[in-house]
Amino acid sequence: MKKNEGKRDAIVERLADHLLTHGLKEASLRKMAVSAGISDRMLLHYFVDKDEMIATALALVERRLTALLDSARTESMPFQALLPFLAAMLNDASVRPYTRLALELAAAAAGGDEFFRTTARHIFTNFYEWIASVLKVEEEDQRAQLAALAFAIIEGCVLLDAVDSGLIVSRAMQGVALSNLNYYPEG
Amino acid sequence: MKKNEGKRDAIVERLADHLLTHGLKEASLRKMAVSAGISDRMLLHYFVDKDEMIATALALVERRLTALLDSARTESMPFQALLPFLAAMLNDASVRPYTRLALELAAAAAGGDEFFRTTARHIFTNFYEWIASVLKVEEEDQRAQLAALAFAIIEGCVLLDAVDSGLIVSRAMQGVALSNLNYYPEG
DNA sequence: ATATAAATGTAGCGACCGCTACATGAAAAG
DNA sequence: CTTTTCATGTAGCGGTCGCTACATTTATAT
Repeated sequence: MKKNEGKRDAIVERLADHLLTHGLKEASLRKMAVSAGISDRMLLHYFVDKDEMIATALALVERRLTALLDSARTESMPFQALLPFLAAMLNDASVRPYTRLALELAAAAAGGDEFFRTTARHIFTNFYEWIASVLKVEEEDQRAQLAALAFAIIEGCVLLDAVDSGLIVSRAMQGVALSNLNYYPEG
Repeated sequence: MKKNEGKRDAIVERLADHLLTHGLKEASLRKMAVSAGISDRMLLHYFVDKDEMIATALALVERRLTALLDSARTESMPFQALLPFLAAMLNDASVRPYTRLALELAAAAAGGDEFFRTTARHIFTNFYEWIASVLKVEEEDQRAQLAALAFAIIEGCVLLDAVDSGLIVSRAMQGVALSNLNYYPEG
């Protein structure tokens, strides 16, 4: 009975791949079925409906991102070093699919979709907490604020990147250098 | 001949309204036609196809935003005062539809849509230049960088707002206050 | 007044969408 | 071996989509 179990997991992996490479806009049952190597009919055998299917695949995407961030953990860095580091990270080919998908989720959230809003918030919160854990601060009670600032700047750069405004991004990085935020003159 | 002229303009106004209140996702010919008070058949009488229709409506949205920013121009402000001002501005009910639509455009751009990318870039560039014109700097050669930084932070806050992460937004604003960026102790 | 051109209505095509009814083959349970 | 449950295929329904063919009314030009 139920040779399902393992098979369903394999399908979910493929669905997550599809979402990361093609985005939500291309996530019809028929297209997802092709990526999963089965028929759309079978997709609805493994999932009660499309909503549950997407939710399951997005949950895996979240887990993958968490793992990716864990593997990217480095020595802590002061604010001014962390920002260029993050900017480079978001341009990495292995990370971009996640930022692209998160952007799509956020846009859907702005349009009122509650499920996507919750999912996007999970992803953003994960990333924020990762930043907070990697940020080197002079005074511990500044950690939350400086991490939030770094996060906002980087997410702003994601938006600018999406519309090909690289010039503004590099100017913003120069702007960061003008600040005194966690600047360690001695290293 | 051609009693069109004025009528088409009125239709474009209604289409822009529709885009701003319902977003691109709800912009089917039939729905737009209802908002315009005509039939979908007539929409394709006034526009060659849906793409041109959306392009025309978005061009008006751009012009409206420019006018909105012009009317919101104030005395110049230093960096630390400008950021809370911008954050409040983006929460204004008259501005939010534009940020919401720009977010949707940016997400489509990240997915590869070249037309939406161009449109979103126009909108973002307009806003960036407005910020640069309102920012009060100590040294003129810092204007571009600080305006870019302010813009990135604010756009990041737009994303966070979309997913209901108001806590992180307020922390980011506190982070700004920790910096020395254009801080005028004497006023 | 008549001919021409523009404005508008009605109806529907073909594509994709999420989803389901029905049948058949395979496997597990008794 | 039989019965029951699961796995999978085929086909299609009802919906929305962008778009168009065809006809009709209305306005303009001559």
